Amino acid sequence: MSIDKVARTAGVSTATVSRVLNGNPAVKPDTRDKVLAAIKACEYQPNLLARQLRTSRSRMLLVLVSNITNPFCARVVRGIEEEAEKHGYHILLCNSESRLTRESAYLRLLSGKVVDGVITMDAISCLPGLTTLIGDSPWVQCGEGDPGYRASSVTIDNFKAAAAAVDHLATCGYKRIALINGDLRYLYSQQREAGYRAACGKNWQAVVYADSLEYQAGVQAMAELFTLPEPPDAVFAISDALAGGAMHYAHEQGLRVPEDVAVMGFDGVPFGSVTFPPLTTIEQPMHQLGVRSVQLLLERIDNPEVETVNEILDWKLVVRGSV
Amino acid sequence: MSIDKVARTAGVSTATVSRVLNGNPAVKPDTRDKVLAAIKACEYQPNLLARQLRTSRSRMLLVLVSNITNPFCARVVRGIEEEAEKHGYHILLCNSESRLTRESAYLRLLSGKVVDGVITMDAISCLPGLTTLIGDSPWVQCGEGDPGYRASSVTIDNFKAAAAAVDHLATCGYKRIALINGDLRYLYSQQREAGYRAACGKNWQAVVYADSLEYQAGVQAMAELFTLPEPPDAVFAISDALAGGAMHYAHEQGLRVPEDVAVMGFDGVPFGSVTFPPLTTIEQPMHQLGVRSVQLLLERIDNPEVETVNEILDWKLVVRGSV
DNA sequence: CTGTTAGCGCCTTCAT
DNA sequence: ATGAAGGCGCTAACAG
Repeated sequence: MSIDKVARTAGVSTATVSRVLNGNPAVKPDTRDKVLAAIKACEYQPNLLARQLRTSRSRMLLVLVSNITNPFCARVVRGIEEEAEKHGYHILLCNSESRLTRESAYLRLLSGKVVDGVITMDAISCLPGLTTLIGDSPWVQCGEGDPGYRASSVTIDNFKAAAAAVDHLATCGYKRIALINGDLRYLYSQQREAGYRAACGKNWQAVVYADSLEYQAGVQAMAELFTLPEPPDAVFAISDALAGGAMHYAHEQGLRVPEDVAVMGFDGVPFGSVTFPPLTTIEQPMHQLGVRSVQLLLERIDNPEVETVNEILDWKLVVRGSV
Repeated sequence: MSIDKVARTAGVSTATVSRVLNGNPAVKPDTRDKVLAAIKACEYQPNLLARQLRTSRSRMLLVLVSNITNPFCARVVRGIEEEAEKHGYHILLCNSESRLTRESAYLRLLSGKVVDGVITMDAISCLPGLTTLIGDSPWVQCGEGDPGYRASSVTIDNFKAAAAAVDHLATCGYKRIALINGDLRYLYSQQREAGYRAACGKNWQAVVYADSLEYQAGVQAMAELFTLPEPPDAVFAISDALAGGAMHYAHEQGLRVPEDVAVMGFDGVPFGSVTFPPLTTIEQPMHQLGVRSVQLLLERIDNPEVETVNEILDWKLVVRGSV
């Protein structure tokens, strides 16, 4: 089942078989047919490992995510996978759960030549140990861009998007706008908070930090907000799931959304359109985020000399019923 | 940066370096230290590809999922990844979107020796093209077990679980119990429907098929059910998300759950506990499903002669508020 | 157009 | 305890 058995049964050299395998046009049609027949006869399956070793190209991309369950991530990954497939690449998906041991284990595949490059969607940049592990392998950060690193990035302008969300709330007449934020180690969390604060200016502010980006955490965060002596009349949550949780709490308390309290989300995941009421949110171009990440990474792989770029994609304010 | 540079700077042979790398005890401590120092000095990173080729073991497992967004899958995958990590294995996750081209592309990595085995969570068994691609590589089906194939499987008893769900509904006094099913190409869909029909016996029956296992599809399916001349007073949905969608529709129509219509789910994903009301459901041992799949697969990889096993795990009826 | 040859980087007998 | 040598399966010059 190795290439030279095929060569022998076809009566040619291994080089010729290899040429046929790789679609090299410089092969006489007759011999090509002979080889093809031999391949079929031997039920030959190329050993990709050997090919990868020889060409020092695995055509595999590592994708590091903290939590695949997050629908935002899932959609970005879909974009990544689709674009990678177009270029004949495969995806090695690592669901790190933000565990260092796991991340570093996967990152070792980079130096080990098992993958040609890496796309990170986690806050890698604040883990010095990991960045040294990446060394100067092709790397792009997706959805989280720290220009301080030797990596390209594809993101939206989180500051402006957050500010726009607050502006929209203010335009609708809300005065006491609170923020439900997530883990501040993420640059995007910092940026969105900065955008929130800038847009609020000297007006009323309240920020609360959720344990995760998920629904349940949103319920708790909202509860916390409503222990304040003067609770908010509008809430801007940093993820749609968080916003969903916030509405859940509001309903539990008998508050109407948006009459008693407005709720605004972030991300634009499908879930937002099935909540009661449907969620007004900032939509990120999830698919495109993934697609561009792959394109940038592939450019880098093909030519390590190309400069790193920090690409900013457009977001969109989607008005539904919750504001 | 290859092994023989290390060997030269340490003044030993490549064999010795290899021994140190692999923790072979038959190395004098002194020489071992020398080698270790050389490794550090050279910033040596072993080429995993070469090692894999030489040992014909990649320590990578392919996991084929139709849709990672599905929280049931995500949780199983988490179990898979955790167990794999324990044994020094990595996961190559393929989100196939049930697209044949993508599945076959990934499966080619199996014959190409890039992965040592595969865990499928998709209805692979009804795609003859794919099963031949798998050939007789180590394979276990997870959550979906077709004993007709040369693969082990880890599942629950879908027939009994579905029947128990219906029995519970009947015990609570509901008479007109409908089923929201999914894609019948999946064996579990067939089995759950069979369980439903068996438990209903000669009583009222109505089955409707949703386009996917997701929320939105549940809304539609429920709507369809309520076009019936005599709509159901209870609904058993084949996934929790579907059940959530069903409740959504009920609320829209001003129906109370469970007073006007009871709703029961399947899977036991976290989402079910945040719905209004919280979902009564059949809980699958998601984590364990993943863990056992890996264990079975690894046994198979270590010893291809072991017999295939069809393992059945326990499920649990979780009563919350929707029934 | 096709064959010969030389590795890719590593592990692993077989000697010593 | 260590070294020498062969080869995993493939591709890529270089000849012819």
